[in-house]
Amino acid sequence: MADKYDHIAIEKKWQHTWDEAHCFEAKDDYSLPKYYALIEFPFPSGAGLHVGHPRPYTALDVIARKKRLEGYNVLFPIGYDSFGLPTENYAIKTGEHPRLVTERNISVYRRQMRTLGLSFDYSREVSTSDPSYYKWTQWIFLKLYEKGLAYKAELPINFCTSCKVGLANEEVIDGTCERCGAPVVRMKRSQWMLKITEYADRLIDDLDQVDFAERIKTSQRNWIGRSIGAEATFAIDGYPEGLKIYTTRPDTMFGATYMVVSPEHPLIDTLNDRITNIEDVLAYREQAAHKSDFERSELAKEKTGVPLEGIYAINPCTDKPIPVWVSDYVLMSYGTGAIMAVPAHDTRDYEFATKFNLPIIEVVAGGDISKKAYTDCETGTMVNSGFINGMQVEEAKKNVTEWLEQKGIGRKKTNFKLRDWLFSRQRYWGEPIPLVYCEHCGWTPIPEEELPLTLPEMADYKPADDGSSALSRATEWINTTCPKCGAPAEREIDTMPNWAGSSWYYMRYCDPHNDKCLASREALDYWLPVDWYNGGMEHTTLHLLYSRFWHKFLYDIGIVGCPEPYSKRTSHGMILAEDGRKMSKSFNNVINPDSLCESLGADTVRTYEMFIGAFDQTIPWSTTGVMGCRRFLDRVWRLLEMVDGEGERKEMRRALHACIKKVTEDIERMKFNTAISAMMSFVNDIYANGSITRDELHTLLILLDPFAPHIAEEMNERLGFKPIYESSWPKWDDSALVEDTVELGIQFNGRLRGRMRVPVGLSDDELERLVLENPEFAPWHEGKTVKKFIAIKNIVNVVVV
RNA sequence: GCGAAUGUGGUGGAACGGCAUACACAACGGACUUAAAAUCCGUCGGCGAAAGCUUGUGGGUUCAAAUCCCACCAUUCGCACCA
Repeated sequence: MADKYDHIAIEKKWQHTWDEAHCFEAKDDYSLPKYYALIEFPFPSGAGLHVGHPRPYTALDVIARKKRLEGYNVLFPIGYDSFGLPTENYAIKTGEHPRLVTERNISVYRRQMRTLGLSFDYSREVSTSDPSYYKWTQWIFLKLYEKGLAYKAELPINFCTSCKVGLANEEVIDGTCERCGAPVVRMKRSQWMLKITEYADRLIDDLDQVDFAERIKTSQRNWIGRSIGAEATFAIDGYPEGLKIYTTRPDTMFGATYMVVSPEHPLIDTLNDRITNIEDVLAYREQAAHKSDFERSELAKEKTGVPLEGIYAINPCTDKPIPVWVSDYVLMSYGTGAIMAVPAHDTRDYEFATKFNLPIIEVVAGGDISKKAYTDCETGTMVNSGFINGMQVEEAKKNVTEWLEQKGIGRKKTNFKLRDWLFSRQRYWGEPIPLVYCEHCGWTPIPEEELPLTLPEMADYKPADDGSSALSRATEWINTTCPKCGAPAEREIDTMPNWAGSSWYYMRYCDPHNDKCLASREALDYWLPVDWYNGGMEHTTLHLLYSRFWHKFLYDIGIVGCPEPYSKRTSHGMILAEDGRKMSKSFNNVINPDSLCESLGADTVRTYEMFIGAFDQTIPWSTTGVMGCRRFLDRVWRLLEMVDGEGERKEMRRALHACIKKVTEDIERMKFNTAISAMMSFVNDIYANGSITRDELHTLLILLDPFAPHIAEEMNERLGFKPIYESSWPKWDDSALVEDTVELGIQFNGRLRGRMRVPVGLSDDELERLVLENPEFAPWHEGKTVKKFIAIKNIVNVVVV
């Protein structure tokens, strides 16, 4: 008679046993087949884990545990993305050193993850704020700088009025700060930038080599936003270089009836004495400058603009003068900051032309331009277009582009929406940028031997009022000498963004204690690329893109041997609170895994997180649903009382092997919910049967182990087997799945009319005879002719007329 | 506006183009119990008198559609004047 299922004692016991046995540590034996499973390492916030975190963690834990049992040398590491604003803000409030806050938070996370029984290799933990780690983050930055991929630019940045920090475009949501929600304003500042745009083509093209979920590929492609078109220069009197524009539709150039420059365009300054209404123009520019990008697009419904009176451009196709306007619907930051407007075939140009009474000329036939712009013109015939009249759009594009090239006023051009990566943060709690500024030598890297450049100790972490970081007050730290000429020099006081440390952490896991290089080439060659990387959809255009960029750079300079870091990338759905809203402190609906592990057990939490629904779907939490999973594990536990005999019994063999197959295949397909339901069904079968043999139960327990490892190990031990972590994943026997009879659904004209059990392996003719001779089905075919007889899988369809 | 995803019982969800609703939750009934909990065993989508109809709506392809195609509606997420 088994005792009660005491999850607390059992879970504690096995977590301790696994620790002692070091059974989840990856081996440095590079001759073994390897498997690298990776989850996004957490930012150790003060709030600890909530039940959303364990979903992806458990999912890859399931993968990792199964792969180990299949004989792979598995690397399933964990670490902490431990630099970051919330910690710094907490430090500002309390005066406690961010390092101490971070250490405390990490120990909470570590305890919570151990409580969940996650089989991480804790011996390889990394933490991005650890100097022995960020030494190499700084080293990579120096390499980027050396290769000309890091540069300083004076440019308007998004500045959060509350966090007092510059933000990347990606971190601005609807004109507010992604983190705190405060308004973001534009501010000019000298900033470090990384030339991710140099890698734009490869970041798109190499998506073809990797197994990422299609939605992830699509949003990366859209984010990079490659478009192929042409540049062309329109002549303007008094402006010798001409007005250069970018267009994706060179074929429509005959329909360009006016031009628009963005308010910041330098043409306005150059031609200021020729523009007769220059005051109006400057007033418009002033007005536009006060709008944020957000306001500009918010007010998109109503187009505004001012003509540059006295200025005309010559349309090179028609040789006719066309007016030039200034409007903020044209952005300085994309293309050339100027456009040719083709109102007949562009909605924005059409609106503008209609409002200001500018001519509209149709150049692609097929629409009705008196009502609205005809934009559905990717194909069609050119009209009103001189030498390309009658051509199809594709041909016309090619012809006009070539014509521009011949005349020396244009060329084919690819543009991207992707901007360079704003890499400076005016913050204390980040990696110092290892450069000094010298009056004579300019920006100079510090020697590699001096890495890591550590953060100075401070008493107060508050940023200065001008927006620079607390480091601006660390005068002793700032003042140094130039590594090149020895003259007095100053350190950079900006730090790196959070995305820096997380861009390469998967490499460090391969060789985390190496103090000679970021990781040895052998370790990287063996472990990379990551076989399966799972993370949030919200990181698709930030972290995932940044880390692919850094990886490609490190590939180019010979640090890693593969061009892509991750072979497979999936994304999990969010877990919502029971009320269907996001879990949030402010809604007071956060569910903490600690209390659930206490009351129901980690195995129950894990099983429920995997059973809750399709892994990539957003799903609300259900308290009664969790209870159902506990009930399932209770039922499993009581199987101990039903053990009778050894071996596999014939009558259970089919159900057992079907279960092995289903669980094995479903885990691989990320169908964790149906893997669990298969085990539930099998347990139901056993209850109906009344007993289970010791060996059958052993097999079931191994299948259960990835999901509920503690209870599985405990029961397995009680049955007298060696630990599961030393066992192998079971294989199913296809022959066990074969039945000698099969029940068919019998349809007439596609409608189900009944069922019939027949021996397997009948020919269609024999089957047809059996069906038609069966009196049960006579009413459906009597007096009719059988036109067609189809028997596929478990269905027979008889077509009668 | 553009892009992506989703739409199946009271609920979460199953279903390589092949018997729609597996598995669970909730509900209900029974056994056990002095009683309750727990447990075990059962019942359980809707409409229709019935034949039947029914996977957001309407079309299409097919012997056969939740599944593929087209249009539409709804919800969610992302981007948003990208020329």
